[in-house]
Amino acid sequence: MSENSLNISDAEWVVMRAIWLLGDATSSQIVEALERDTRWKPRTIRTLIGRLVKKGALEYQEQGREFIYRASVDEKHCEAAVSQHFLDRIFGGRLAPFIATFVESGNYSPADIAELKRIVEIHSEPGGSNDDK
Amino acid sequence: MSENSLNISDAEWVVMRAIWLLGDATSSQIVEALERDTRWKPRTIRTLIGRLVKKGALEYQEQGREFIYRASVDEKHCEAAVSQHFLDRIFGGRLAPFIATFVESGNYSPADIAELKRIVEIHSEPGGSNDDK
DNA sequence: TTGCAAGGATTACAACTGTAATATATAAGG
DNA sequence: CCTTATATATTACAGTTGTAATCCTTGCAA
Repeated sequence: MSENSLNISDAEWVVMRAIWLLGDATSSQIVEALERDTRWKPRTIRTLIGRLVKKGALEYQEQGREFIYRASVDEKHCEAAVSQHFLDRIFGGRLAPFIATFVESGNYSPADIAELKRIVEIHSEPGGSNDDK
Repeated sequence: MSENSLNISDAEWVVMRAIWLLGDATSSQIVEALERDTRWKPRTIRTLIGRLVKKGALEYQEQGREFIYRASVDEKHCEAAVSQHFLDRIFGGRLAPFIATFVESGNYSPADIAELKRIVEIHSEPGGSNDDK
């Protein structure tokens, strides 16, 4: 129902994550933050910002001669959406095969197992789960 | 180590999954299989097959005037590679945040939970884990 | 007041993608 | 043998993406 048809590319995701971290920020602040993490030229970063605005992932308000940018989409929501899209693409939409693939390939940490365990426990408590939605 | 720099697009993944299912197959067989699942024209499917060959994801041998195609990359291996790439992109490479996101968004089924439980149990047996890498 | 630095807008450009159509070769059928 | 159906190869074409450079505007410094 919620229209999550934002198509954010790899490079754009890097920018979004910076902005989700920064909250409101000018392009200069975004550039500054990203020059630490990437090797992109400022121009490149500004291009990506512009594309994200056009896509509706960012909004801005003019502040003097600069713009203050802000994410107009929720981080968790976007993560969930792209995760679901990924699972659909690769694993027919199911979570378990994805996890199994990881486990089989040994690509996981004890923290991951702990997280899994936590999830399973939440949903194993008789009558105590919050999944009554 | 293993060079998994294959960049398989969304549409190409659909073709790969068909071929992984079919094993060795002519393009006609692949087309036939995919016309059930998609709305692509046969031409489109053959184009995708050609691109996958060029990318090295498929190999073939001539059989009369047809080609017999076969995946030249392992399904599980590819799944693991794209999964890792996905986690890198969106969750800084870590599995646990991905899982947490899923749980928070409620985007999973009871079958997933059952499968996760099984996985956790396998890896929670005291002294029985194989994560001593 | 005037030129410059800095920000935003426009343009660049090749590779990849989705989605095919057209061209070419050839085996099989009549 | 010639036509036809079919398979592969080549070409198409616009939208996306990565990665910027150039152009335009304007507030600020000199």
